[in-house]
Amino acid sequence: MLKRTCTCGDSRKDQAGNTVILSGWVNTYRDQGKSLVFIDLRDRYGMTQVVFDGEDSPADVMELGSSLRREDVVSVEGIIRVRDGKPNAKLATGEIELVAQKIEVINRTAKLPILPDDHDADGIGEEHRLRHRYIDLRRPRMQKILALRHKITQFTRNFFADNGFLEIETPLLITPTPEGARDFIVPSRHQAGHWYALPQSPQIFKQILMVAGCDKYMQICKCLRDEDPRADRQAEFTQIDLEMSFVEQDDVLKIMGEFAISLYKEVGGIDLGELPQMSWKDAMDNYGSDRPDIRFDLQLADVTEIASKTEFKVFTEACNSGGSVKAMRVPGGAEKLTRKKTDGFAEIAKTYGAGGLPVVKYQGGEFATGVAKFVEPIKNELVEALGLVDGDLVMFGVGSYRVACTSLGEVRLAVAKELDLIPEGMFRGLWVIDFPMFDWNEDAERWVSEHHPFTAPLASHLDTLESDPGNCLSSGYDLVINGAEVGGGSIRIHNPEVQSKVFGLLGLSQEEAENKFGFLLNALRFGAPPHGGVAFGLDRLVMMMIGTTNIRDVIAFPKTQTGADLMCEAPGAADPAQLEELGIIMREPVDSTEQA
RNA sequence: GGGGCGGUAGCUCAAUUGGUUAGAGUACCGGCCUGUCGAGCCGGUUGUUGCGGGUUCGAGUCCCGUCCGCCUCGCCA
Repeated sequence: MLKRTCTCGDSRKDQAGNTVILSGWVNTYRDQGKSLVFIDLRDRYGMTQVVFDGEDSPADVMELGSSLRREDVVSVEGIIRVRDGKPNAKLATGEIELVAQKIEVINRTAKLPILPDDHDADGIGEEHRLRHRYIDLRRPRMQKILALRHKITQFTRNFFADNGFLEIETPLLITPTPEGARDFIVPSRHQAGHWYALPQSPQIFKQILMVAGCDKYMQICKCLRDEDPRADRQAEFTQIDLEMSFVEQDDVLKIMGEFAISLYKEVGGIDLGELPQMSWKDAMDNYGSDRPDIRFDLQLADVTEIASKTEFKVFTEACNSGGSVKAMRVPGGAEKLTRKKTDGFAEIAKTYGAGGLPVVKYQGGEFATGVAKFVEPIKNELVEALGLVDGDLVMFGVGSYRVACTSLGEVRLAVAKELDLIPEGMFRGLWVIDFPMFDWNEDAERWVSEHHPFTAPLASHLDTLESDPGNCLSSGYDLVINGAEVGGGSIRIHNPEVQSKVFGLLGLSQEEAENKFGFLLNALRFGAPPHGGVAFGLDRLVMMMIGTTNIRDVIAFPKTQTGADLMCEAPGAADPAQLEELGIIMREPVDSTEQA
C-alpha cells in the first residue's frame, strides 16, 4: 500500500517540490480530456487537488486517474507544485496541487445511495442520511461536529481533573426505580422473570459515591429514557455528570459556572458573560418559562387584579377560580402584527393549554380591535401597569397560573422570532434557582417532584416540607443558555429522615421506599456528607455551539422518532432460543423477516 | 395516545380537473475537450409512484387501512 506521508489538509505553497503521498476519498473529478484530469481528494483534514497531467504523469497513472469516480478510495504519490491555474480560495490547500506520479486504487465504490459533499448533501432526506450514516459522516460539516464534540469532552475531562474530580464509571445494568421517566428494561437470564433497568441517569450511584468518600466525581455517561423524542432530545443521550461533597449551592454554582463560561470561551470562542441567578418564580412571572431566554426583553406582567375588574368572562372566570391573567406589551405591535399573525400566536397559546389569546391594540390613546371593549374600563390602569405607548399591542395569557404564564411565554418566543428581536450570535446564560419542591398532579392526585426525589428542600423552607409542600422551595438549579436547559442539579438530601419524608409526600409508603430505594436510604444512614451536583446535557452543548436545533446532527449514530437505528436496523427480533433462555414468551409471534 | 407535514428514478424534485408512453436536474455509463474547481458540451441506462385494499372506462392524483420519516402536544423525576 502507498502509505500516506501527510493529510489532504496539510500542503501549502512553501512545500512546492516535495514528494508526498495522500490517501482519501475522491470528492469530485473533473475530466478535461485525454490528458488532463483533476480530482479533489478528501480526508478528515481537508481536500487537495490532484492533477493527472499527460505531460507530467506516467501513462498508466493517467489512465487510472481518468477512471476515478466520486467516493473511490485511493492513495496518490506525487509532487506538490504551485497551481498552473488560478488558486482556489475555497480550499486551505487552494494554492497548490499534487501532480500524480503513482496511484493505488484501494477501493472503488459501489453505486452510491447518497453523496457526502456538503453542497449536494444539504437537500438529502434525513432518512437516507441515517440509513447510510458511514457516507453522511464523511461530510466536512459532520466531521467538524464530531471533532467539536471531542474537544468538548476533552476540555471537560481536563477541567474537572484539574479541579480534583475523579472520573468514575457507574453500572448500566441497574435496578428499576419508580418515579421519573419510563425505564428501558433488560431481562435477567440467571433470574428469569427479573429485570434490570438501564439508567435514566447515574443519580443514585453518584450520591452513593459521595457517601463512599469520593468527594468529587465526574463521568461522561449515556442516559436512557424510554420517552417520545423531540428535535432536541432522544431516548439515548449523553450527560456530563458531576457531584461534590461538603458543598452548598453557591459552591456548586460557582465551579459549574466557571466550567460553562470557560468551555464556551475556550472551545466555542463564545463570550457567555456572567451567569446571573433568577428565581423560578421570577422566571415564570416575567418570562413565562422556567428556562427564560434573556437575549431579548419582552417581559410579562401580572394583571390578574386589574383584569378581575372587567366584565370579560374569560378574565373573570380565570380570576374567580384562582387563576391568573398575564399581559405582554409588544412595542410597535399594533402596526407590525396583523390579524393573521396574532391568530397564529393564538394557536400557539392554545397548544399550551390556553383557551385563546386575547389581543388589543393601543393607538391614539384608545384601545382598538380584539377585546378592546372589554378592557376599556381598565384602560388607565393597564396603560400604567404596562407602560403602554402609542402603537403598542398587548397580548393576554389567561388560565391557571402555569397555563397563563407558559402559554404567553411560548407566544413571547414566537413574537420575538417574528419581529426578529433575537440578536444573531449572542449567547446569554443564567442559573434558574429556588424551584418548587413539588407540583400537584391532578390525575394521580399526589405531589410529584419538580426536580427529582433526592433534591433537598432549601434549609429555610425545611419547616414547610410537610406543612405546606406546595410552597416548599428546593435547592434545585438549572443552567439555561439562550432559552435552552443545558444543565441542572441540586443539593441532595443527605438525611435519611428527610429523604423518607419526601418519599412519603410522593406517595411512596415506608415499605415501598425501603423496597425501591433501600440501598440509598441505607447509605444515607451510614455517614453521608452533604453533597450536590449537576448534570450537563452534552448533546445540547454541542448543538448550541454548532448552531443546530437537531440533536441527531450531533450524535454519530442517532435514533429516529420511533427509536430505530436505520443503519443497523435496531431494534430487531430476538432468536426464539434467546427468549426461551430468558423465560420470555411473546404473546404474538414476531415475524423476524419483517421489512419496512 | 392526540394533532400536523411528507413518501414518485440511487438522490433532489415536477406531473393541470382523475386522462396518451410518469418527466427534469444530478449521480452513474459512453463520447468530446490541456487549467478545471458545483467544470462544460453531446448521447444513454435507471420507476412495484412506500405497502394493501376500494371507487372508476381509466388512479401518482380520490377514499379506507397500514408502514416509514420529520415536527409537535401529552410524556421527558
